[in-house]
Amino acid sequence: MPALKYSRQRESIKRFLMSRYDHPTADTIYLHVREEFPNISLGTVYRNLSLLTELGEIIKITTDGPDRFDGHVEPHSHFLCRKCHSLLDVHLDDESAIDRQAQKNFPGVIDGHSVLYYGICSDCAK
Amino acid sequence: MPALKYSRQRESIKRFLMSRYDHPTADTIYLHVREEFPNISLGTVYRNLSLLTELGEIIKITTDGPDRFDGHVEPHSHFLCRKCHSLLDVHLDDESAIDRQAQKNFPGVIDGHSVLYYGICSDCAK
DNA sequence: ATAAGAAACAATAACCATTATCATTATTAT
DNA sequence: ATAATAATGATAATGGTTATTGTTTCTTAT
Repeated sequence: MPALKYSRQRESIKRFLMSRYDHPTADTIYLHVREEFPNISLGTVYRNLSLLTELGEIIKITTDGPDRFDGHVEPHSHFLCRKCHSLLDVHLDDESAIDRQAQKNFPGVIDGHSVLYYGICSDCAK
Repeated sequence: MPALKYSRQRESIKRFLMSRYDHPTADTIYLHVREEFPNISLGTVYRNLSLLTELGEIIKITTDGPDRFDGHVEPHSHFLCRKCHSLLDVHLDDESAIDRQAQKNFPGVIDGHSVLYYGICSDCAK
């Protein structure tokens, strides 16, 4: 594996993700970072998102549509609104309780999970 | 919505999915159904998988790679082995407990979830 | 401060899974 | 049996993502 070098573009992507709680797509990130780096390419955005994900500095959320990214890595879950498709954070009292529960009936070793909840968000429920 | 008409191809796809517990991809399904219908096209497989999913007769499982399909619709969860990438069933004692737990800290309405557990399956653990 | 080596870049082509189009065939209602 | 219409097979198109290439920028050692 190559030694990691600093890059302003990667820094900017990370900073943007950390400032947000709406889990933007690669495209949204691209459009934003472009304001600071007008000739950054979409490929660079994807490359750095993969890199940051591998490093564990961000989280990739795989949904039905395009992947979405989260700059906050503390264990938590997500909720997708069936109406407006916004992706929101859900904080469980005990994130790992889920794993222990499932482990009871499963012969292999469970070391993690990703949950996506569905429903109607409070804004749409009005 | 158009009135549904019977099709032998759709029937065959459904039958195949119900006979299996390994959650095949569209491509695997295509390769199998082809034995019965040598000139079925991949488009037909995809079209019917979408249709069956909308009808609630099968479940589409969105993962990192290609979508996978499950002919068994009783509520249950899935496990993806980090080593061999096989996708296995996990049966929780109470599937909806997860929703109630999350609902406690969430302002919107949660009406469902999809969980994907990660770890090492019993075969790979040996 | 400069030069060498390596990593990151921008641009763009390639890839893969999935969806759309369209002329033909199968199913269903009359 | 006929007409209406949905499903099919073949294939083109799309969208998201990854790979390639040549160039630039960063780091480190001189």
